[in-house]
Amino acid sequence: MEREKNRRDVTIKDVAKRAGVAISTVSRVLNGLDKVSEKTERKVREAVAELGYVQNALAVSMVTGQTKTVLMVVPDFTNDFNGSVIQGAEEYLKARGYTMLISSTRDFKEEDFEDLYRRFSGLADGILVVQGSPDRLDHARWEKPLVLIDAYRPQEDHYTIEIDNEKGTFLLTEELIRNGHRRIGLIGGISDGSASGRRVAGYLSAMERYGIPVDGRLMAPGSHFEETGSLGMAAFLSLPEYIRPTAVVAVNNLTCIGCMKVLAERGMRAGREISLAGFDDHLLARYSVPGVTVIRRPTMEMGREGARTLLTLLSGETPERKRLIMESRLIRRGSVAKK
Amino acid sequence: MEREKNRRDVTIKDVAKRAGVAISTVSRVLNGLDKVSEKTERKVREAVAELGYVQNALAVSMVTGQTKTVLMVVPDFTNDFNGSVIQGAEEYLKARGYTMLISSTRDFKEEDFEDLYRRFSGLADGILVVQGSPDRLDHARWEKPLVLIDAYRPQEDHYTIEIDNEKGTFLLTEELIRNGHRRIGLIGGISDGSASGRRVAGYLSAMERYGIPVDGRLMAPGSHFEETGSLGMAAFLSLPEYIRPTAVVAVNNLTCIGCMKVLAERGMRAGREISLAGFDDHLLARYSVPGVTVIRRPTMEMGREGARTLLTLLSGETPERKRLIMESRLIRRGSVAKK
DNA sequence: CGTAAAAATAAAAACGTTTTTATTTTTCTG
DNA sequence: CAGAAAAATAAAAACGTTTTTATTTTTACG
Repeated sequence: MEREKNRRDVTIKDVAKRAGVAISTVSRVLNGLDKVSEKTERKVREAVAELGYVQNALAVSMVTGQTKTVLMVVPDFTNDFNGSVIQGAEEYLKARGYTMLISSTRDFKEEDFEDLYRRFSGLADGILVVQGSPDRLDHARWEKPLVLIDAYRPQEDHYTIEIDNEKGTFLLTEELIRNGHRRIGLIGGISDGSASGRRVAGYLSAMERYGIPVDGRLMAPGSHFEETGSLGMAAFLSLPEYIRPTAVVAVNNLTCIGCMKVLAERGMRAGREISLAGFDDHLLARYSVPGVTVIRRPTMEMGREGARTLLTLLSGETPERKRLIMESRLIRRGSVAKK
Repeated sequence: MEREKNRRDVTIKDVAKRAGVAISTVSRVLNGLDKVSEKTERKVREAVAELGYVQNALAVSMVTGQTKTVLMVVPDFTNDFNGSVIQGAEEYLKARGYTMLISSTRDFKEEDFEDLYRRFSGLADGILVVQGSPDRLDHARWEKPLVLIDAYRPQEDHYTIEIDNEKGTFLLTEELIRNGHRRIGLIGGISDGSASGRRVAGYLSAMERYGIPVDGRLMAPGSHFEETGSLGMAAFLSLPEYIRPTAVVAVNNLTCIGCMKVLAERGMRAGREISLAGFDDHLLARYSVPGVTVIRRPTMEMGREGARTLLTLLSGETPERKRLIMESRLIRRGSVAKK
């Protein structure tokens, strides 16, 4: 180990001295600005190489006013939907010289936003938020470009990357109906103005479309957590047989997992004792036996499109549309049985 | 929307003017340095509140020389092990006023490190790397504190957060043996000096301990990817019955998932046609029917301890030990059947 | 009440860049 | 070859802080 202790980083000043030119000349070479002779450029590049000079990004940001950094906020990192969105965004950003800051904020209430503002406003040029139900973003102080992924904003007060959530649960419910089910339970979802509310709406409209009366006992609303799924499924299973749903729609990946957990614990299987259809093509839906019928969203692409929209905004242009609705599709698997 | 366009952020200068004091006084108040009268302090705090002043982190970093930011590098974000580690680290860092930059780098070769150095050296105070087999870190130029999570470094040239990988596969293999299996396959793993190599070693030493000859045909080495698992399992299943393993150890979560995928495709089940034991307590291991016997690592805690070690280093102290070996344990489930 | 010491505040330098403006050098034209 | 225009380079200001040093104000004491 021969590195010197406390060695100061080599600065543009050192490069300038080594090359025998002014600081500004080095800067112009580095930034590819014209008006510098070939000879000077060569001298500078040599000095840079010899000294192993690397720009101090902080100083650059100070003077240019942009950090070339994007903040990504997700509810948590253990949910594979978020992981996949992050992956898509990060690849896109990295390829364009952007850096990604990250923070997890489960609920994203207004005070959380204030906190984020405090901690990150100076560090990032824009923010990418993954949240189905961001709470009153309206009053937030964040003044930089913001893109919401997975949020539902019919008022179009923000740029959003979405899918048609209502259509999603509609298709799932319809799939169950077409397989002969009529007592169809809904697990999870909150009937507010959020993305979650749209999913509930999709269930209701499918039931209505096919003329099946909705039974309040077959709706187990709740947040998009695993526990909502397991509690909901357990409750359904303990209903008397003539009420008990023969099929269930889970409103997102976690609630679907919660359902499967309860089934597993009781030695039951989706598609045998009860049919199940859910949202997001997670590991368990894909590889359990039988697989689970789900709506697959283009998760990585959602991250990528979010990043793309944000960079468009950062470049000063205006994206084509406020709401980008991406395609998702129904994947049929054995968890839905004929009734 | 009444926010002014192009409004300059409010700076410490504005606060000073408003409070009728010098910039340095404002700074001292904000940083809790003494030598400022109560009256002055109140004036300053009022001005800060009225103006909604927020420190420019960039400028602070410029002068203090620390960014209060940590860079986390993971192979990818879709692997739930990484997600969980990130979660653990992020919570710990956030609580201590640190910010997290993130980047994914699948292989982490030396040139990747050079690239990371270019992009991040000025932005982060330290780096947290999640990588079982980081390639020749020795020559890297990164001069700031570095902590490796999930890496095996017997030479103790870096701070690491590990588990006893050898013991892990030893226990899995032993569990299979105790259930009467003797033809036990190993899927994935590379016999080099990495964490992966330790897992292979654990399998071998269990076989030796119980006096079971190792059959090369029952080893399907490879990287820790899903495909390694599915190819390996497919190969095993096509062996003639008298050679075919009755049980399989998968070397990590992805290879285990790959195995399960193949079984699912063929209508087979772990614990019925073939026994399976794997690493990491992922979704599929936990909730598929039957569940999969695995070694559960304390993933969040590994992230947290990595962050803790890094902050210790950043504070100028020396962590107790170079290698922190964390406890993991065997979770028995139905995927292992008696032979 | 004068003065020294202590306390409080202010001024200025520094961090490492980019960018604007100023100066020097080179090239071209008559 | 003089002089102007063009090209190349240099100097200096600016970004928003912290921190060191200098100055002013207050306090305490003989």
